[in-house]
This record gives sequence, C-alpha cells and structure tokens, in this order.
Amino acid sequence: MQCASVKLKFLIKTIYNPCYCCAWLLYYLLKDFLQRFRMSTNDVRVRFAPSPTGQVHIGNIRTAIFNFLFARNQGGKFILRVEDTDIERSTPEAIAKLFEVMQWLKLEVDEEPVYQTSLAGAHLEAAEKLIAKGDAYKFAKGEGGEEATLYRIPIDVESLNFVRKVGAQSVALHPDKDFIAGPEGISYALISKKGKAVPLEACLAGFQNLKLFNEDNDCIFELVPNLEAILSGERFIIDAAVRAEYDRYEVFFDDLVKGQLAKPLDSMKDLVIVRSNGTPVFHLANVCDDASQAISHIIRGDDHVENTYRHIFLFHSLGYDVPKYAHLPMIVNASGKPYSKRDGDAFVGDFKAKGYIAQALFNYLTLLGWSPGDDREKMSLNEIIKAFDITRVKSAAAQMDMNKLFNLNGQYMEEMPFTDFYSKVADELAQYDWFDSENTGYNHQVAALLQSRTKLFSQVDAWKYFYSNEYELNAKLIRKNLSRDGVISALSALAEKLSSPEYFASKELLESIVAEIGEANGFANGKLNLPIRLTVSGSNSGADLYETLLLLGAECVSSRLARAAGILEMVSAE
RNA sequence: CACCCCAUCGUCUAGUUGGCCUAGGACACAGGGUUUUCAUCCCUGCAACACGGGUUCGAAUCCCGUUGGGGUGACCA
Repeated sequence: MQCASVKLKFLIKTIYNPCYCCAWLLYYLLKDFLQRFRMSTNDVRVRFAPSPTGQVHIGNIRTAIFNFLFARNQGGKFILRVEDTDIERSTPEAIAKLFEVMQWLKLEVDEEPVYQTSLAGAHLEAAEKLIAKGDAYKFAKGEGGEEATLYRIPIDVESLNFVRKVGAQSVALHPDKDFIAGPEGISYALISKKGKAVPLEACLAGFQNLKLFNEDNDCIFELVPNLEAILSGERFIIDAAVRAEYDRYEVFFDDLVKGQLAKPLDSMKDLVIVRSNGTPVFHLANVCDDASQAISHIIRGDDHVENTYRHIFLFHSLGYDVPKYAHLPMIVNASGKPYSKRDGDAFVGDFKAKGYIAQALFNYLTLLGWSPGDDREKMSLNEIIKAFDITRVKSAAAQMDMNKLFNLNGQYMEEMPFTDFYSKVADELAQYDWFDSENTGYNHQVAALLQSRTKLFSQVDAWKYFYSNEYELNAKLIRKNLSRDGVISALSALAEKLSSPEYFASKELLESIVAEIGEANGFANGKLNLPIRLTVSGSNSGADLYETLLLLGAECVSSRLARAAGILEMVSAE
C-alpha cells in the first residue's frame, strides 16, 4: 500500500511537473479516496480458533469476545474455526457446548464455521512445498527414530523485512562442551556466572557469519564456507573453541496491544511441523488455515507470542502476507495465578449455571484488560462496539473480580424487562419442589416484588417462604429478636387480629393495624417490623414488609405469626 | 537454566506526545444519613504509582539496574 502510494506520488509529480502544488493536492485527494475505498471494501477478517476439548474456558471466551468486538468495530468478518484435529480429546459434546456458549453470549459468526480436520490435506501439501523449496527437512532425533519434518528458520535473512541486524556478538564458550554445527542447527554451551556449562541449542540462522576461536585466538571454524556441506547433511564438531563471534539478528513485529516485540534468532530453534507419525503440528496447521481463510488480524492469548516469531517465518516461506497480531493478556485467578481446572468459575458454563446474565458477563469480560478511556463501565453492546479499540487493551494480566461481576449483574437484572426476568426466574424456580408453576398470577406478583433486589438468578432459592411453611430460619436473629419481652405476645395478638382478611385490603390499612397492635403492646412504631419479618420469612432481609404480608395473605400470615412461640422454641433448642 | 513479556489502591482500571496528578473512577470494605422494615439512594472515609539509580527546571509517564510475576523452550494447542 505504502509502496503504491509512493509510486502514485511519483507518477503524478512527473505528469504535473510544472505545478507541484496541484500534484500534492491531487495526491492527497487520491490517497484519501483510496483509503475510503479500502474502508468500504473492508478486508478485516478475524477468527476465534478454539480446540473443543471439554468446557469453554473463561479466558478463551474473552478472546472470542475481543475478536468479535474488533470485527464489529472495523466492519470486518468474525469467523469461527474449530481446531478439532486432536481426535482423542475433541468431542461432539464439546463442540455443542462451544456453540451453546457462543449463542448464549450472542457471539454471532459471519461465515459458516470451519472445521480444521476438513483442511488437513492442505497442511501436508504445505509441508511438501516447504521441503521442495528447501525450507524444511526431515530429521530423526536420537537413534532409530522415525523422521519428523522440521521447518528451518531461513538462513538468508537479509531480504526479510521482519528480520533486522542487532549487532556483532562475541561470547565465551564453555571449553568442556563441543560446539556442534549440523543440518538441524547448532548446539553449544555458554559459561554461567558460577562457571558451569549452560547448554544451548539454536537454529543455523541465529549465527550469521559465525567464527569460532581457540585459546590462542586463532579462527578455527567459519560457518559460511561450510554452510553448503552442513545443509547437505555434514556435521561439524569443534572441541577447542572458547569464543564465538557472529552477527546477531532478530525477528520483530508490531503487536497491536504490546507494541513492538522482538526475539533474537540465536534463541530460536527449528521447529517440528509434521510429526514422525505423519500428522501436521499446530504451527503448520494454524498458519495454513489463517492464510487460506485470509485472516487479516490474529487476536489471541498472550501465551502465543513465542509462537508468533516462528509463524511469521512460516507465513513468509509459504508465500503469504504476514497478518497483524494482537496478543491479549491472560486472565488469572483470585491468587494471581493462571486459571486451572481446580479453581472453579473457570468455565463459561459455571457462570451461566449460577444465574449470571449473558450481557453482564459479556460486559464484565470486556472490562478485563480494556476500558473505553472514560468512566463508562456498564455499556450496551453498541456502545462497546463503537468504543472498542484493540490498541487500548492493557498488556498486563487481569484478575477476575467476582464482586464486581456480581454488582454489574445486579445492574442488568434491575433494568431487565419484567417479562424476561419472569421467564428466567420461572425456569430457575422450576427445579424446586416447593415451587408451584401453575399459580402464575401469584408467581408474577412475587417476581415483581423481588426483581429489584435480585442480583443473581440463583438467589431465587431464598423465595421459598412465599411458597412453603418449611422455609429456612435464621436461628441467631430469631433467638435475639423474638425473645425480647412482650414480642411473642404482641405477635400472637397480631396473629389473632390479622386472621380476618379484611385488613389485607391495602398496605396502608395493614400498616395501621400493625402500628395499633404494637402500640397496645408497648412497641413504638416500626419496632415490630423485624420480629414480624423473621417470623413469616425466617430472614431479616427481603422485600418491603407490608407488600410481602399482603402477598402472603391473611391465612398464611396469621398462622405463621401464631406459631412464633413455637419457632422461637425450635431455634432455641438447636 | 536460556529467551520473551509484564508491573498504579485488596480487585478492575484512568493516566499513554513528561508538568492540568497533593494520582481520578468503579467494585469491595468501614462509618454516617434518607426510608416505620428490606432493598435502593446520598455523603464521608480507607487505600496504589514494586524497589534503586539516572535524564530533566520538573517523571506514574523516558533510560538503566534489581526484585517479583507470567509465557515459551523439537513432535500439546
């Protein structure tokens, strides 16, 4: 693109030589037009490429979310590639789970999902192509083993625009260990601070213009003149070398979130691309698929940065453009360590099961490692898409904060349309035998009363007292509050009075009755509220007391209040 | 062990072209207020630039080092 622009500029300049001003103006207008054109025929394509081996991990789905957001923000395509080549571990159940989770979070893909197994033929073809080009070779490690196919990091690096020279290196070699140069690379040993040998291996490309010297400072080996022999299989073993001199080069790329990243070639090794059993390795498959699917931006976890240095070479050797990369920081557990299966709450399914709202989890995950730059936190999907900027993603790992997720979920819960809320709640309640799904009118009233104080769907287990007399009792609070002088007798008096339904005509009437009875028994206004609540619900928290009583009805309230003494006795006996 | 990466309140983060930062917001926590009760809401408080050098008139922001953490290291993805 840049090259084209320069050519264009030159062309226009030569045509309009007499008038540079016009040329410049025209150039900028054209450039602008080209940019707009490119925007409209967007070629941004990103993919989410999970291995379906069991549950969907929370960190994994975050990667999917960021890919999705990037695609939507850029007007590009979001693609799902199921990397199911691990036949042992990939199961149909896991794939179904993956779809379920993505659907739940509304991560809509723009093309039919692609299964990597269907692409496997191309991987081996690519390997053959690399061997034919001389960029890959067969090698068996150890004695008598089967040969695997290894990709050779290109030794001719000068023409590579993603490799640069860092400088001349001069390192001391450990005298006890041989310096070996063979077709599969170089093996040698450095000297540690304590004088011990530090064995190392690297690719041939890492040692440009290598020269080895002995104790007398005589050059005893040079790589370049022997390169041809080495590549055709010869192995040089130099035992008296004490120093190596070479030009160090490094691969580099601009990561959209981490900035420019680089790695010296002398710390890289040739890599296996086809196993000795003939199956392609992840690196090859991944690169081939990203190329064949024309992926423009690879957005993936932090744990892949090391792979990126190698994949860049593979893309190039296979004759493809290198895509742009963005490496997302990992999500860590409460103790700051990487999530493991044992941690709990590591899978998306756990959150769904606990009654979190998909949008809330989505919104929360979005805020892990990213922020819009202002103080907005609770945002609609459209707001997030509009604000999303991959370069604003942080490069440090983030911890899940269950409190904050819980709080955010509560906010979503509160503003959820009642009908949506009710249907979820009814589903959740269906699992309890005390729930009466037939009684829809009553159920609606209960749900309406409790919606604003529900932060998680699983909390509906506390609604039992609306349906059954066998509700949980907070023993400690009941002991404390019902044992006070006069409380039981006041509750009995109230029970008697409230046995007639006429007082349940309105909230106000009910309040006045309670106040009246309370006063008659020596309780100031409001002092009876907690004892009443504890008696009829077993808990000190809930909805507005009088609305609750109204819903429960005269018969229920009266009978529960009447057994206050029994309840107190029961919890005291414990 | 080698290489790569990261480092602001307990947690998520704002801060990114050095001065509007005696470091802002949110969650959590503590205290107070409104509400006869529950919840909501409001106010206040607590609390961080990992450490040590350097550059500079001035650094959370740039450079170096240390420490700590993470990733990767020939046939997992």
